Amino acid sequence: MSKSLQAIRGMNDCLPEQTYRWQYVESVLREVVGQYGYQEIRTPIVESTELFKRSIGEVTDIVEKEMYTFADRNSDSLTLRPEGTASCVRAGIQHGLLYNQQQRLWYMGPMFRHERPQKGRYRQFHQFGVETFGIDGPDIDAEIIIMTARLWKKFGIADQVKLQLNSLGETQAREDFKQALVVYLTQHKDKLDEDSTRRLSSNPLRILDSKNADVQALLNDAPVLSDYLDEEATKHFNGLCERLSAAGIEYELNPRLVRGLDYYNKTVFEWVTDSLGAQGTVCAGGRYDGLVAQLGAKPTPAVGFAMGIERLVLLLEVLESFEKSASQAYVYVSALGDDCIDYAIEVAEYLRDKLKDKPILMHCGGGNFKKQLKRADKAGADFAVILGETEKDKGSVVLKPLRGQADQVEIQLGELINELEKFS
RNA sequence: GUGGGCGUAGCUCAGUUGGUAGAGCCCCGGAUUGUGAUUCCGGUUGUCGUGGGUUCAAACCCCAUCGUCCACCCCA
Repeated sequence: MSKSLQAIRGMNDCLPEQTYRWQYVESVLREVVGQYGYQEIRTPIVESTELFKRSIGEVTDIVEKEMYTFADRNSDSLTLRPEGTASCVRAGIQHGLLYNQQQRLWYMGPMFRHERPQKGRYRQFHQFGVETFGIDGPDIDAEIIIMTARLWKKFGIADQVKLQLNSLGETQAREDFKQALVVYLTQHKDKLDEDSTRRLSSNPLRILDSKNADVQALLNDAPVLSDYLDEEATKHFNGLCERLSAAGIEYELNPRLVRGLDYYNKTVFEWVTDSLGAQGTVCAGGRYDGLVAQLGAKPTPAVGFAMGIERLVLLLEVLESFEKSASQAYVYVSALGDDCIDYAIEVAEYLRDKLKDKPILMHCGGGNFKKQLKRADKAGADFAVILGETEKDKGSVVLKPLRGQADQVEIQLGELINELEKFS
């Protein structure tokens, strides 16, 4: 095999045996958000680099080292979208969707981040996301979380994912807390590992979700974010917790849950699993009331989430939750000899007219009946329709059941549908 | 960006202390010239990732490089 022609590292082909799983996942996602009255929005995969710098945050890893950024022919700086929220907000502002209105939107599609690939993490990956605008109470936070819970139930993985909740408060609270945290951690600098020491100046909040056990132990006596929340944020968060409890949604308060993107405030949540190795977050989101204003429009409350479709598919595979794939054919039409191919096509088209939702596979490429029936079997067909000169002359077909004990029968073409129905 | 594992047929993988490149699946043909799945017989798989080095001799040892997987990091 030639080594020079292969997919770009971290960007995967989705082959037929995999696409049916994706289609299933996508159809369930569409169905459930539809039940909640959410509408789809589709935005371009490429945006101006500026959009992501201003929304995600200049000093985040995503913007600093993971974006696919390139110069357009007129030397504008463009970027393959690393996430979906920024584009939604941009489109919403651009088309006046957010001005004094409520919106419940969803999107699905590829995102791009130049990371080292590993299980559940790819350079082109796919997210399904929901964004709501113009609703400020905890009701809507609860709604989208309840919606995700319905999804897990629908996928049969409700007991494999756990909800973690936290509130980041408003900017001021977070700044105050950040300062206190830095002061505390600086006092114990000798106990920090290399990564945490680096984050102390770049992104102190992320030290909270360090995987280092010593660092986690140190954090037990560190300042707690919830102590810094103002009254409004606390009330909002309590309201959310009450609504979730009332709805029977289990959650775990995780005061160390933070977000990698700068635009979040107040509510943040993650659905996590321990079945996927290092990439345990299947779905994550939160409130970002400041982003719309940050991108130049009137301040508009917003809350949303995104889930990684690869991770979801992986999780369903781990748990063997997928049904067997549908067979490629219901009826396989085989024809012996060039002279009856026209007749075979006529029969196949007739079947497609009558059986609208069943795949009818027409044998192409010649070969004897042995070979053709072999193909029929391999395609998983329930029936073979066998045609030769004899049948063509009589206007008949031979119907051979491939899955049961029944014998094949020769009948007129007009009786074929009735005959097939006897088996269903 | 850092670390570790793995690269042999289309796929899954064997390959002993360095001594002619193997199996199963798949595919093709036949037993059965108009009948699959089962059975039997026969057949094709190849830059051993790539480039160097050591050696009489390298899939095997050494170096480099690329790819891939997992983990760190990051995050959905």
